Amino acid sequence: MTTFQELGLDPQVTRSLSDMGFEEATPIQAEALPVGLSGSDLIGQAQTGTGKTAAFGIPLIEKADPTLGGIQGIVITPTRELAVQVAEELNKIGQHKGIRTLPVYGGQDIERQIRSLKKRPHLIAGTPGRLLDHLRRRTIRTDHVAITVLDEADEMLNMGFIEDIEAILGQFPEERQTLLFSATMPEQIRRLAGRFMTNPQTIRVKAKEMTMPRIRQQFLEVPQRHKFDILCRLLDIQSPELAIIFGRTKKRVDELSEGLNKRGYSAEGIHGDLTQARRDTVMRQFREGMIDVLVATDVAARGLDISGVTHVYNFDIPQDPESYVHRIGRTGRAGNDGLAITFITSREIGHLRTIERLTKKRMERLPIPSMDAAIEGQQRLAMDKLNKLIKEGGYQPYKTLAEELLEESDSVTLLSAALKLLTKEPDTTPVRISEDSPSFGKKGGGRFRKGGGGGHNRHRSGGGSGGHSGNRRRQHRHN
DNA sequence: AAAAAAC
Repeated sequence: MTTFQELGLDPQVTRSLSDMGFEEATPIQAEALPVGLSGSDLIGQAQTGTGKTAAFGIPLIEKADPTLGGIQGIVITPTRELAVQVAEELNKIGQHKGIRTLPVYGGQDIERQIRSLKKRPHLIAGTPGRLLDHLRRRTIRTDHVAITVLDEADEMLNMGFIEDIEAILGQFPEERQTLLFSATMPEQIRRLAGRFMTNPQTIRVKAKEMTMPRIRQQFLEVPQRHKFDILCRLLDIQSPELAIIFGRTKKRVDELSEGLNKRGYSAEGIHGDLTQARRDTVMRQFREGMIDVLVATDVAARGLDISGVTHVYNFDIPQDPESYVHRIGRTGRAGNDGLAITFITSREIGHLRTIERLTKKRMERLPIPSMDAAIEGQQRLAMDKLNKLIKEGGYQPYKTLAEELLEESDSVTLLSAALKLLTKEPDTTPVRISEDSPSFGKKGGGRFRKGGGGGHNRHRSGGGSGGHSGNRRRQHRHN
């Protein structure tokens, strides 16, 4: 067991950590911190939710000099939300030492970002495209960059950022420290490490520690057209404090969040087609508990750390087993329990088994919840509300009225009526969720098509928008 | 086939 005290950190850093409630290092931190602090390059193989951000954040803050002007460290993340989150955590760790981190990402007014950059932050957390943009404009200078961090490197590879990453890393001084974090280590990541890192030390959180014993995993077999009603029943029965529902497409996420609102749940959707301002607002509202249910595409699957997420619902089973692991990892964090429930249609059972083989965990089959159970759940919730109010007080002004009521009716009658008022009746407002076209159980489903020739078509099949982004990428290579 | 990411 390593405490932060023992690491001999700057007392101001230790003080910030203790403000954040961090006293003891997590396994990955205990292994990564001595390496990171020594100045060596580091490859960390670890899932999210293991305290990874502090594992690279502490060396970043520790080594930064608050009196120096230039950017001293840069963290590259695959999604904008992750960049925001990393910057927030770095700002907390650097609070007392006076190290400021600026998040830099696309979709945000670049002029405003440039103005923020002029205020001389010490560290940057950003997404690849916008970082490159700033580097080209020379609004981020690299002369003083001493540490670079690649967060979720394998995900950046999957998203086709590898060339951007190489372009970014190529602009930094050679004399610098590089920390790379990745859940998996595909060949291309190894190559990247070989090219840009010097004698990196590899640390790995053991497989046993990588599984998530605190997350209970269940599944539910339900026809596509009934998914939404069943989801509502589950929400009524389980009344999650904070839940994330993952949908397969942006369209489904829109329809789901709209449908949930129609039925009286406080839900908001998030995906990559919303404006960045909207995305930022939704994330903030969810973090502050103003929204109970976040409906999301895989944009929210990775890395996001929202404390108190009690339930994850996979309204659609994720295509990629890895994505499954990331999605359910949004719950059961920081020593809390979590429940992850995956909806499958009958033909997706094979896909579910594939995921089980990979995670080496069986999922419990959940029976289809009945309408009665949903009603009972809501009644229990009403009772809980009442009991909570009794504990909290504040009902004193109603006592005269209560006595008045008791002259007319007996207490059981009155309480029953009050409970009925507090109970949310099952809402059957019709909601239609569009068909979810592709399927997994089917043979020849396209993932591993056999035989030559046909495979090449896949590059063209994306149609207009896919080809467009390909063009942009090609253009950029010529620059 | 979908999602993510620069204007």
